[in-house]
Order: sequence, then structure tokens, then C-alpha cells
Amino acid sequence: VELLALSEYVQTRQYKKGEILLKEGDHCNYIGFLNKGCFNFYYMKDGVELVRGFFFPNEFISNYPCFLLKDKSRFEIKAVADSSVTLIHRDNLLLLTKEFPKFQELKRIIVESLYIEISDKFESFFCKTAEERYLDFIKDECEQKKRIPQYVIASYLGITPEGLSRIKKRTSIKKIIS
Amino acid sequence: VELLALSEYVQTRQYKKGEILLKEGDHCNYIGFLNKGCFNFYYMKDGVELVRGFFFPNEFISNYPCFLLKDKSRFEIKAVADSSVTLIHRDNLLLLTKEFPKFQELKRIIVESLYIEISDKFESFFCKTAEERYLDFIKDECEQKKRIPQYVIASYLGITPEGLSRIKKRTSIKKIIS
DNA sequence: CACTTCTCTTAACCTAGATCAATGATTAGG
DNA sequence: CCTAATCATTGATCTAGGTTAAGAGAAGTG
Repeated sequence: VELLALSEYVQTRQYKKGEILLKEGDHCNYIGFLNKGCFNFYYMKDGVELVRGFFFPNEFISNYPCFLLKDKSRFEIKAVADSSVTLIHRDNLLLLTKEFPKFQELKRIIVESLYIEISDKFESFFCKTAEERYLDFIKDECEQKKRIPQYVIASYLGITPEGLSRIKKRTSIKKIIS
Repeated sequence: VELLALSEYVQTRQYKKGEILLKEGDHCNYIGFLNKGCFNFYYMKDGVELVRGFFFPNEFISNYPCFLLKDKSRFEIKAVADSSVTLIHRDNLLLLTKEFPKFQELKRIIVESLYIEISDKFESFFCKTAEERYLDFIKDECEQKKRIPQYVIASYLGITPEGLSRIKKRTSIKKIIS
């Protein structure tokens, strides 16, 4: 029953590689569920994209604090590959949660996972080297990750593409030795 | 009226410098409001305290996600100066929010401020040098901050005490030149 | 007060990663 | 299929901060 109701409140959209889902300074009125493809989010600093994270299939895409607070977003969300996203508007989510209290749970889960995610990332950034972060990143190398350009990964790891190149060389040498 | 009710649900405690308010692995059953003094929070990594932040007067002290989820805390909270804290137990906060819906607001404000705080810190750590972070830190140099030992500040900035020492020398030279 | 224990600073050396510049390797568009 | 643009790698040089070791202040304790 809930699924049926859900389908009336949502819409599915295709995004081409490079297309922007949420622009800096815009309001985040939708929450997306990523069916296929891959997005990243980053904020602009002196004209450079500082990548903070990725969205992979079966994850929720949004700037949740902005969604909740009706704030302006400080970061952007962009497709790094052709993608398919199911979107729900804030108003419709509100209607849904009123109709089906089950969806309340959903909201809590989203916030919690966000907080945990950022805490973990903070921790890894705080006490790991770029090399360790890289190894963590490629540990579960899914199909999506292989398609992310190196310079985007480098930014995500907090280093330059040149630095990442060197790390890759270094780690592949280490692999051969051991 | 609310204030009167409040006073029945809370207790005020004194903490000596070095005393621990929340230990790693413990449950966080209280939220504290810092009247006087200063706390820091950190997690242990290979026997070393990695400081992540401070609590100053008029701020709420807790591991809020743990407080909510009744989880075990991964970080500790310790007094870096003699302090006075007003504590409220989870159960009493629950009673209060039932009696006075006004306090619901309070909970939302705490989560929001936490999320914003960690986002900001992440951002500063991600794209600023230790020197910039240090200058940010001393910008509003209140009485409490002056009492925090250098090695604690260094840990907070993500560097060693030696590194901080160098930065201080460097910045003081820059000041004289300009 | 003297003594031990923390805390802070300094110096010498080392390493990770930045920056700059050049050159291959891919990819996309006509 | 070819050209242009983008992306990845490499080398040389540079810098911030780590590491180690030593010494100077402060501060708590008997």
C-alpha cells in the first residue's frame, strides 16, 4: 500500500555526466534516491572544486541540513556519470509522513547515517595519511568507483592528482615486493 | 514556570581539572550545560589523546548521538580547567519535553548546532593549513582559551606541540614585519 | 624551600605531499 | 578517422610539519 502511494509522490529523472543536481546557493527542496550512476558533492574554494564525498546507487542524495532548514546550500552535487535518480519534494515527503508514520523512521535514519558518515570521514582525515585513505577508498572497488576520474578521487582524498599518481606508483611497488 | 520545573529535574556538579565527565565505552545518559570552566573531547588512538574540540561556558556538553541512541561513546570528555556543570538525565529530559513541548525545540537546536559545528570543522581541516586554523582559533581569544595548555591546542589543530611552537614563532615574526 | 614532574621552546634532520613544467595517454567531437 | 581537449603520469624543486633530542621554564608536592 505504501509503495503505491509512494509512486504518486515521486518522479524519476535522468542526469547526464557533468549535470548539476544542486547548485551552490540554491535551496535543496528534494531528496533523491540514486538508482544508477554516481554523483559527487564538493564546495567551491577559490574556483576549485573541493570534493567531499560521493553518492553511490541505493543511497540518498541531498544536502539534508539544507533540506530540513530550507537553507541555501554551500556545496554542489554533480553527476560524475550518467545517472538515474528518484526525487521526492519536501512537501510530498511531509504529506507522506503524515499519512504513513512509517516514513518518520526514514528521516531519522537519514540524519543518523549522515552524522556517522561525516564523523568517520573527519576521523579518517584527522589521523590517516593520504595513502591510507586511498587504500581505504579502493578496498571495495565497485564498478562505479572505477569510472571516477583520478583528479576527482585526488580531491576527495585531499591531495593533488600528482600526489595520487605518486601514491599509486608507491603502493604498486610495495605490492610487488611483498 | 518552566524554570521552576527545570530546577527539579537537574543537578549541578563541580569538576576538577583533569576529571573525566564521559569515558570511552560508557553510555552518555546526561546532557550538561557548562556554567564555568572548560572541557575538551578527544578519542584515544594508540594511547594518544586526539583532541577534536572544546566546550566553553554556555554550551551544551554531551556526546549527543550516543545520548540519543543509547550507544557507547567512542570519545571522552575531560575538564581542562576547574568547572561547574548543570546536568540533566535522559529520563528527566523526556519527562520535561512531555510536560513542556517547548523543550522539544531544544533538542532540535542541539542536533543542528552539532551538525553545523562538525561540518565547519571538517571544512577548516580539509582546506586550511595548521597556521590558518591556529589564527582562527586565537581570533576570539577568551579567558578560557588562554588557560588551555599548548599541547592540547596543538592536538586540536592536528599538529604536534613542536609544530605549534614553530607556527607561533613564525606568526609573531610576521606581525612585527607588517 | 628544594625536587621532581610537566610543559614549552629550539634546533637538526626527515618525509609527505605541493607546485611547476613537460610529456604521454584517453576521450570526445567534427 | 583525425584533431583537440582533457586526463594521467613523471621529474625537479620546495615547504609544512613530523620526529628526535635537548634544554629552559613553570608548577605541583613533600
